[in-house]
Amino acid sequence: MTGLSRPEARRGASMADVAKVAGVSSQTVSRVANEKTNVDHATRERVLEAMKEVGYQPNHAARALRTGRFKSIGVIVFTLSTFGNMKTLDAITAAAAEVDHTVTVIRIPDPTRGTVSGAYRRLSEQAVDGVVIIFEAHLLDRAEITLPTDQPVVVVDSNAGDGFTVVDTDQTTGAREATAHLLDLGHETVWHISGPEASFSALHRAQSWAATLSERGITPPPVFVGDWTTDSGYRIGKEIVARGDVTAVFAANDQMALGAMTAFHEAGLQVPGDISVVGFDDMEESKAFWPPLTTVHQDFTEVGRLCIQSLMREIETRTHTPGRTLVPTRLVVRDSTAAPKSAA
Amino acid sequence: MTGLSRPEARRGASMADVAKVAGVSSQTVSRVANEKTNVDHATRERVLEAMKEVGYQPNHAARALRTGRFKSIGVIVFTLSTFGNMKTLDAITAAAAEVDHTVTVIRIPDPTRGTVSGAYRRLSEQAVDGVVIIFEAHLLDRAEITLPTDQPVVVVDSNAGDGFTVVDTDQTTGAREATAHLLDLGHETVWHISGPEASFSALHRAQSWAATLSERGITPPPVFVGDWTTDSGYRIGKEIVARGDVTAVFAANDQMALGAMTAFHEAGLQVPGDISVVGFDDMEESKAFWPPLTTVHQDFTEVGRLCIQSLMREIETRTHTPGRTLVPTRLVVRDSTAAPKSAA
DNA sequence: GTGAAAGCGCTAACAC
DNA sequence: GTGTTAGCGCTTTCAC
Repeated sequence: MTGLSRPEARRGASMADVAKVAGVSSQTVSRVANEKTNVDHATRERVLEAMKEVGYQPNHAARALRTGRFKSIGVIVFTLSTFGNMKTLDAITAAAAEVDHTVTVIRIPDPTRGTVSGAYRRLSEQAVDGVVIIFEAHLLDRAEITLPTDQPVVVVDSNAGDGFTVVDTDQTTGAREATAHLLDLGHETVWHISGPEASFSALHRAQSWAATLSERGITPPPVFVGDWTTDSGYRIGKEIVARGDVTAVFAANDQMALGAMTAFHEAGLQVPGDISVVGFDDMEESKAFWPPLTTVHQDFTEVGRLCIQSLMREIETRTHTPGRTLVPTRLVVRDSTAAPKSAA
Repeated sequence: MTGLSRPEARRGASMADVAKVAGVSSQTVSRVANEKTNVDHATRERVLEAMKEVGYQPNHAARALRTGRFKSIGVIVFTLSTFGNMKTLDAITAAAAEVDHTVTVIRIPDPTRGTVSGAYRRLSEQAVDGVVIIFEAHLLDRAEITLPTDQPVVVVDSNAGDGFTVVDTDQTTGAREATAHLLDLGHETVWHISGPEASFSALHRAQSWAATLSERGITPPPVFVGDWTTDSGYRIGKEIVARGDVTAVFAANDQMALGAMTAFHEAGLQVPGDISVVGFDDMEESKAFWPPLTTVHQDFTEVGRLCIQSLMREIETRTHTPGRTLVPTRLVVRDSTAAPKSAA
């Protein structure tokens, strides 16, 4: 069990150093480093050897200064602690690696006025070739956020203005299917545990839920507003228990669904016997909740992949082609939903 | 609902452009940009105005080339999909933002030979001022991974060699407490669901579990080897049910514990009535599992904070001070553990 | 196939 | 308090 090894420390030999050792011009070293073809085989070998000897390491800054390309893409995100953001970032990172780019994350701690623009500006100071903004933004601040450059930008948020390239999951259809599923099972109405009011994803899901009810002539009951956390779901679950008249709940994410189920269990209610629950996200754990959770699956990997694809196209062609790509969701029916007792 | 706004696109005015408009030297512009004090108030105002007029944006590459500092720290990670890695990255990102640094993530897709070194080398090409390596590495490859520069490095992995600055949670104590808790409850022995063999965290936890049993004169039963996923926990849970003689299980993470509990439920076993379960991690969701999971809490936020703190010190002082910092864990007792029936 | 010269945008060092 | 000079390490251009 050796652990890591650490060879002789040497700092940044330059092309000039290599050139001296190999007895060529630094230009030739550059050609070898960039795998250009017009270098004699013997010369190339000599240069390669010299590189090894002096411990050459390319200097990104110099290269970037010269070429104007950083081979890095920026990701602006408000939190990594939600399942969706984490998954999306993971996918973006993987997709970026495929095209030989790194990912620079800037996490905006508290999306209050000023902070956002400031942090964004900092990132946009050309240390990256393009930016993905994963929005879970507060309504108030959005109007303030301006994108100060002509840098390629992709926004993960189906509510960004028309000037943007947008990638998102099809939240509307997902929420509709979830609600319809419960209604089709025979529930008279469906209650909703939403995400925070400031979140556009939350808004979308809530709107779609309400619309689905309305279309069937059902007046949507009041919304329980959570904050995505298991804790908020638990707290709301207790309120729902206290009401006593709820048979079907659609939670805007799996974590709140989980919290609510815990409150139901504690109150001695059976899921789905006494009350049906649907989530949104389809976390890895959701299939192992008790009972296994019926939920709306989101394909975050695809979202990440499409972000990078769009971004790279904009970067390479230097064109800006606004447009909206919606990644389909699908309802995964498991064991947390059933017909209401009255209908059974 | 306006969405984002996008002002007139303009690309990269330089300091020279600003200088021309403001009627000063570009050096003065630099001074203003860097908030040096020795600039006349009126001049500063003029420069600021000119910056706005021409749409000045600093060029990171040029600055980095000149100063040798990137204001970015690199994070090498094998996956973002585990709870711990994600949390740690989140904390690192937050801590880095505090000291005005961005975080460049490089995700090594498949830690096979060559890939690791290659990816590491790519990152280490001086686009960052220091590196955090979050290790969940395969044994085989570790020997191959060398750190080719004298760049500041912090490793999150209590098994890195002595030449490194190491930050990690105290896995040994955590696993010991978990095992002892079960034993103290009266269980005759404790079975273990481990993480993948290639993982050092998994190895630590398994070793500590075995040692705790041995110290009490108990021969450790065979280990069930999982892969951190809920699915593997579920699969192993079914094996455990089939054995019929297990009363206490310590899983190396919460997700596997969750999967196992699902298998137990399906088999009609009561947790903790028939079988007690302890996890490791203390995910946000764990308190809402059914039953709420007894588990070992890890303070990932602290780990991330310490990583950045150590790294910044090394960067700023240009010294390398190897050392090992262990962040304490603590056992959180909830409802998934109880005395065995025989003892009750 | 190879080299010499120029310059990307910035800041450190020194002049005034 | 401000300007001038030089050069970070690289690549582009143009010679040869």
